[in-house]
Amino acid sequence: MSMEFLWGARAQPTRGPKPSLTLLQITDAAIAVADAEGLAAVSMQRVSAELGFTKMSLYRYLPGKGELVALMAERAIGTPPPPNPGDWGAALREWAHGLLTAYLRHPWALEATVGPRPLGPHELGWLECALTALADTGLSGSERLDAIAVLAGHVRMIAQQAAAMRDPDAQFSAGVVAVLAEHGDRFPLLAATMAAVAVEGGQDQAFEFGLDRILDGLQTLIASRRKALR
Amino acid sequence: MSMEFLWGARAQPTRGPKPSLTLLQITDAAIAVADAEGLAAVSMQRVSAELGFTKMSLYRYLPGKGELVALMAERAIGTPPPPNPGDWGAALREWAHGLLTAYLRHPWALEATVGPRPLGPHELGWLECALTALADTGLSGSERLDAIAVLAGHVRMIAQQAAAMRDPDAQFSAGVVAVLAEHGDRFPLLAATMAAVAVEGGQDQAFEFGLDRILDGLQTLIASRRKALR
DNA sequence: TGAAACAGTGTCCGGTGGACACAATTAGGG
DNA sequence: CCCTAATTGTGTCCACCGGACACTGTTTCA
Repeated sequence: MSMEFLWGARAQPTRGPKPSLTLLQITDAAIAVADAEGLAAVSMQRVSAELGFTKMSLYRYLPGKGELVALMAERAIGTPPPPNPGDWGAALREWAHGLLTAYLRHPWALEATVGPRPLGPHELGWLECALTALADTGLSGSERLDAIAVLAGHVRMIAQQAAAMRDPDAQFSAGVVAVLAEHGDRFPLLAATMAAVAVEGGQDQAFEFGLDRILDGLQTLIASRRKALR
Repeated sequence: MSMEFLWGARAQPTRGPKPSLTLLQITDAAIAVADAEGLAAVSMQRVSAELGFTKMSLYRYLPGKGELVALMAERAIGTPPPPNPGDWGAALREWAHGLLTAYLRHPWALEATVGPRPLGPHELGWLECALTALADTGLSGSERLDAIAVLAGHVRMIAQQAAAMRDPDAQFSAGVVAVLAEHGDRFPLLAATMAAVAVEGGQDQAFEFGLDRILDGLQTLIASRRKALR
């Protein structure tokens, strides 16, 4: 998975037959497969068949599958929302919402962006966008990066949870409830909490809840920093 | 990946040859491989070879690879720290530290616990432990679960970051710096921030930073709830 | 009009998870 | 006491995966 591939301008050659495909076509076909059947269904075979070619032809456009997945992720994550000058809290809110929307639209993007990997332009664009929001907060450089990391981590966690809910089998709550029916005595608080949640209803506020807590915590820090400066 | 497998008491049969292996032996062998070479190196072939058997023999003990990974994850995550009555903040701090320690000790446990999956006893034990800490906070059931989710998400994000740093190739900062040297003009704030961080030094506070922010945010909410009750 | 560069195909390889039939082993019941 | 039934471990087979490589055809520049 070379870094140059995501960033380098691939100068098209002049000699030889015209390529029948485009990186964009290939990436879109792969994304279509992933949207419909998940990232596991994306194989060189499958993607090339979707385009009417053999799998080895794809290697004329891509060094390997890793680069394909990286391109898919870049395209899925898209471009960040326009900067919202002034209110850093509202800007980060919008940022987190946008990121979550992208992850919800392409749930496989979560799997495609785990672990050490070369970062693409879009991904750095999101980073830059969040840094713009934090520009006038008085935080240090590493604090800003850490704050963004916390937010991004929350967004990813929520997106994972949402994907788990969408999955027909292995329903989280159903599975836990079934287990608690048998071994509830080993987890009394959990059993009580699940029962309480079932009565309360409206438990889809997880994203906003965490977002509020994190932004509140940041607000506390930023306020104290500003007071110290004065 | 059946739920019963992680929870059910597998009654041993009486007739037939004595089994040469144990689920525990198999799991430990797989964990040893994963610790040394990552989760990708864990295959039925590899694990069985490590034990001196053929791969198909493992299927006498496990329905499939999914169950093996689930057992590995359960064993890697271990048991939660003892409850710390009184101070919910300190208890959650300890909880998060313990979880992070487990993830740092077995980095592959991150990959092994993504996506919808049956939750094992240990995993529910950690949940129960965190709920114990939140028992007297006046939060609602879903709020407690959401708070735990935010914390767990932060721990996982930090562990992922640490694993990415450990990885010799695809060094995050090095790769970003290299890209910024070329395209820094497209990401001015990011370039400036990276430069500032390099001067500041000591950027390993990401975990504590996020933990502080989240706990601060929770503190704000809990205080307001208590004031409202009074 | 070559010759060089490039596109797409076919074949092969080692690896994966897993189904299935089989021989070997063991314990319980007649 | 022995035989039958249950269970273990093995060997073979399959489909699929990512990828290396040689090859044929096509296109364009010198």
